[in-house]
Amino acid sequence: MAVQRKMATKPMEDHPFIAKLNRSIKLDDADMAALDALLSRRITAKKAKDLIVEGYEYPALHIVESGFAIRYKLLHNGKRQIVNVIVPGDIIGFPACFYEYAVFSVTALGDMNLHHVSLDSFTDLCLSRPNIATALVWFAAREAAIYAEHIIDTGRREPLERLAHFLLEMLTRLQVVGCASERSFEMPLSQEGIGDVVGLSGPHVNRMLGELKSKGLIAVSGHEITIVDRAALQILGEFRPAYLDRVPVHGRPR
Amino acid sequence: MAVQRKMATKPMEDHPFIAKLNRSIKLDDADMAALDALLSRRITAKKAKDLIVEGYEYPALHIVESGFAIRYKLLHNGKRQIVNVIVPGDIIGFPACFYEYAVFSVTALGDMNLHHVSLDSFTDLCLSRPNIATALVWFAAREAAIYAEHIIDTGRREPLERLAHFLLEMLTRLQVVGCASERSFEMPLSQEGIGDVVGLSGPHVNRMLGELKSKGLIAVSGHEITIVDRAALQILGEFRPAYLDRVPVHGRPR
DNA sequence: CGGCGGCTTGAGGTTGGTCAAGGCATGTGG
DNA sequence: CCACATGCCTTGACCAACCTCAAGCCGCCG
Repeated sequence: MAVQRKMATKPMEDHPFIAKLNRSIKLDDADMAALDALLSRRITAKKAKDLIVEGYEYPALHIVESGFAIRYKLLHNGKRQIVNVIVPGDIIGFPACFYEYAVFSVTALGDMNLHHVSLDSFTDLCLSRPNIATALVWFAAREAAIYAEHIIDTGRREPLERLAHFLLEMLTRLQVVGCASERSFEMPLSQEGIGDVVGLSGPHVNRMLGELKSKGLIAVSGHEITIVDRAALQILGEFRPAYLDRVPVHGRPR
Repeated sequence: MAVQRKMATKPMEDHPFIAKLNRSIKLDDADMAALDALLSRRITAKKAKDLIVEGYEYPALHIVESGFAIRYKLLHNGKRQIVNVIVPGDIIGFPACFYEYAVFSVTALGDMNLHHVSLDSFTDLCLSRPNIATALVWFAAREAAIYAEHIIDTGRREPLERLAHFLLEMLTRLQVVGCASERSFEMPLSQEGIGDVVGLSGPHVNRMLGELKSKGLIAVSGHEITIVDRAALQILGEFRPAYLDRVPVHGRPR
């Protein structure tokens, strides 16, 4: 049995965060070494664990290797709004760590594998590897685009359209990180959770899902959701995958 | 009369974009020189000019020196959702320029002064001035936080709370760039426009504004909005200015 | 002076939230 | 191995909130 380097059971390129970077810029050996150092502290979180709770200070980031989480806020009227579903390759604690206290909470939807990254070492990475910093600017811009689509969902789309858009967004994002097949994926949220994403009540999500099923657009078995008629769903939800799967190619890599 | 350098009528530090950077990192002479070069191409846009229209390609950015604009999307049902109000110091064309075609439209609300920045020169800046690139990652994260609050607004807050939150956000953002006094500011949007931000109809915005007035929380004269009872408004809208005025101070500058 | 955009107000109708009850699956402890 | 509890899905009835449509008004600008 050969002695294995830490984390060497799988090649680093398989890590969803590295894979994401790899898709938008060319990583050289120095980049890889810096990333290897960055990802040295691995931790795990069990289902329903609160990773970030609003109001506290978090001077560190967590990069997701596997598992899902939600970023959300609880309002004084008892309602909850989920701002984002966090998937492998995403960074948790961004922007919480910049502020004196977190403005959103994050909790794990299932068991997770994470990397602990101190803000200092993250900043060091940005300063010493400008191409990675530039890629991170790109990622942040894409994150903003996802958020913007979410604003449109909750603000102006009809309930049925919202669901259609949300389901397609989940499918596409999960496919990018290899957590979904061609037409189906495992929904990590309950129907009430979906409601907290798209701004509807649990029962209404149920009715709308039923309508999508009866129209033959999707099929549901347990938490497995299958997109039966993707074209029709895309039209219904006005979904353009461009903002998700397009890798920024202009400008650089040079 | 001394010979003046281009743009030297006002010191560069007064430029809202530079001022924003200056507040979060220490800019040295090389930084300033790079920024001076970046901001060399000035252009203007008249009221109602479309700066970006959805579906077209935009391989350039525009940095706002003065004036306001909205980033929005038109849906097939005829509704419009405004995703963001763009103020001086903001960057337009982000993330439009990364993709093959823009996913949102941007139009000027009034006359504007802008700087044209090609994507290449922007990328060059990021690669050659890593501290600026790092600050831009921070800005992008703060932008994401603003968007996230907007999701909460449209998704789960009551109409009255939405308005309260939106008005306070506008006041705070405008104060940061010196476009608002202690308690009041000029609203650049019509009531229907406000509705397109917060996801309400024009008439309902009118009714809710009336309610805020009758409760003695705000006062309106023309487009001038005055926050009469800031504390009560903050409670009503659950507004925490932290995500806007806090400058990231952790990590670096070192 | 005339037109237009935006504010204001009202009436009516639909949508979607709330509340409540029942069913089903899963997991747990005796 | 069964009894029970729990969480989630499902469905229905009711009701309020908010949208739509519409009309009148004001102020501004040409």
